[in-house]
Amino acid sequence: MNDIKAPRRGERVTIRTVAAQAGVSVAAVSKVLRNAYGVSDSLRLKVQTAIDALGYRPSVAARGMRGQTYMIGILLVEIANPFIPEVVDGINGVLAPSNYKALMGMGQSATAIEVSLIESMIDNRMDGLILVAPRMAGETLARFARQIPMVAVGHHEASAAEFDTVNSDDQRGVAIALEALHGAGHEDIMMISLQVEDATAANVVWQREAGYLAAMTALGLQRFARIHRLGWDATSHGAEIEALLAGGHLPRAVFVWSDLDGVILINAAKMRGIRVPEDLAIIGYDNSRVAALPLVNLSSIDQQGRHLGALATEMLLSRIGGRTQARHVLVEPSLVRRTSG
Amino acid sequence: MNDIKAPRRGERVTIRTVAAQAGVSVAAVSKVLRNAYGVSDSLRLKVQTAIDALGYRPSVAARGMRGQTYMIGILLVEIANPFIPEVVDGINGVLAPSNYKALMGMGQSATAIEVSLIESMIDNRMDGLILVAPRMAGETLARFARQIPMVAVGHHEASAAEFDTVNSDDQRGVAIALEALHGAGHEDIMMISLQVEDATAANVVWQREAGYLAAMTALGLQRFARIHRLGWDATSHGAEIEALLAGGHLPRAVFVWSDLDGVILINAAKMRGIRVPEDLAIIGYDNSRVAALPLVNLSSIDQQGRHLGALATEMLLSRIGGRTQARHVLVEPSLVRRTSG
DNA sequence: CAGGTTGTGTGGACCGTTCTCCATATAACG
DNA sequence: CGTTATATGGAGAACGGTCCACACAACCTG
Repeated sequence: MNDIKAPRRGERVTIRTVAAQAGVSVAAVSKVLRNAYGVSDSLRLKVQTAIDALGYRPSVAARGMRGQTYMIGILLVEIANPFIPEVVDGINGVLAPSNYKALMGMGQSATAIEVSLIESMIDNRMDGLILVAPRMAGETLARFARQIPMVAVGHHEASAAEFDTVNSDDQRGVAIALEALHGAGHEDIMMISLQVEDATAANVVWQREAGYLAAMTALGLQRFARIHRLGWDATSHGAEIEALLAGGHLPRAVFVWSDLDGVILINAAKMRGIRVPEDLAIIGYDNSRVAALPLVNLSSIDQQGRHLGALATEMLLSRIGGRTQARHVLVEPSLVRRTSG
Repeated sequence: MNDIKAPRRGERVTIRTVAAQAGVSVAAVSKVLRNAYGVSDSLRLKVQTAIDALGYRPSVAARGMRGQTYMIGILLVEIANPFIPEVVDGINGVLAPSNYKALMGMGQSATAIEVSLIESMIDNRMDGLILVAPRMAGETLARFARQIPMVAVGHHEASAAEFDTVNSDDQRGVAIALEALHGAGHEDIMMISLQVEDATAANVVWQREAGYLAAMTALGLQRFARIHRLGWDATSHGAEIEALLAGGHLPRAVFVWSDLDGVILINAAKMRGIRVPEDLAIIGYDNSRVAALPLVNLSSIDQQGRHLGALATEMLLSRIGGRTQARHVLVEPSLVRRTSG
């Protein structure tokens, strides 16, 4: 017989308490908890009854020492971008009916914090990680991926062997936007982009710039191609965009890397009495809630954040389930047409 | 001598590996890790050197079985409200220089999910919890608070003995808004509010409604007091607000419970050619980013989310440190005046 | 110089699970 | 009816830390 004793008063209810109450061994309870093989219906019933009666909950910490924790970590690089909440929604949608729970970390747009959060998640013995728009070097990601199953969303690195990636086809999205503007008769189409520290092909902004150049070329407009990059600090974007308008530096059509700045641009333009889209056609990216406001009414590329999140989660679960071959998927974006372009 | 053996190849580096490398006992390493009493400088140096050389990281899971995890959990009820990210910022600001790391859970506005996330955090043996605008019954909160140190932000329950609360003084905030409108000559001031399931005094929306009624009375305007509650589903707010405008149901001044709906109102009004504030004065709540857009320019009550988050974190740390007496603080809000009212 | 004090480091139990054998009972089979 | 599969449940060793009690040395103190 196992060392089962009645719980002293006020003691925490553990797997041993449950075993004693149900009159079975600790191992048997563990098997029921994990849906493991070799459990009869009668035993399962006895154990389940005891669990319910005692309100028992297994300790994740203890689980983590030997088996799975049924926890997955989500790393968010920031929270301001409207695309993020959608992805989280998609993740939670898939996770809800499963045994898994998700906890999130917020990277504050600082690589050091991101790294430390990932380490924390590994230290917590989480079963897997979903990184949303991580800024880290691919090499760093690969190192972590060797320690824990990992899927990256919004990080273009289709050659990564250690982890999976899920992305909207950013280049295609830009092409759709430019085709729409070209279809409306525009040829001189400028791009407003963003200065990023990690200007590598993995970066979403880089991909959009590349898509812009490729699409302009494909449309025979390469002579008009022009990219203006806003500074790293978002608080100054308003002033920068004002300066662009004041200096008359903008053509009649602009593609903006994100609604975050698209909204600022359309605002500033309308405040100056510039008619949109007659005097200035604008298309943004992310189809954010603000873009849909009647006063704003900004056309925008939708990248289906919810779908990306759901996909990433399914891939992570299959990876936790044993898959080791990397998978890289690209989702087709679409244009949500409003009045701005 | 302890049972120290050289690590077999490919093995995980544990506290035992470190102890062997440093030539000290496992307990000694543990002491250094926890900054515990009774460690000489020379020992600390030896251990730290070994830790750095091996790249050792303590397992949170193992720690959780006996001592602290140095993890705190943040429960967010939703992510759409602009007030939330600010609070998180405030929390992270205080936590950054400490040993503690935070992981967040997202409640998706569903009480059942909130409860399950809190349970998960407890199962993970986190050291403490910060709940942001929890919708749960005070009784439920109290039950959890008996298991883990807890601070609630945006939950008015100054009588709670088991946990601390940190709030903006919502009643005062509304009073400030109404005083401003009254000062501009308005007497017939309506409030646009929100239907909530948990319409108790703990709820922020309830507090704002109470503040509205109290302030109207204090200004001698109780005969004008009128509250319109928007439906639970946010997607229909646009249509509801349209209907209010179309039906001519609005007076010349409106206080809106949150910028989320304030922005919709000001948008709809401007689209109809209603001049703001000449024909319709509006003041919102939360001082969100969208409110500051030039086209929107919505006056709004600022509740200092960052400060609330920082305060809550300090209180949680002191509670983890041993305090058991509950504390309840109220922070003074302020009006950010723009052109809308 | 005997008897406290204080400061440091150690051994080993313990935390709450999972996991790997094992033992037993029952069924299937020739 | 003896032998072999198969299904079920149990024992006990991990897992990687923390904590408690204690040993030992060096330092006071009267």
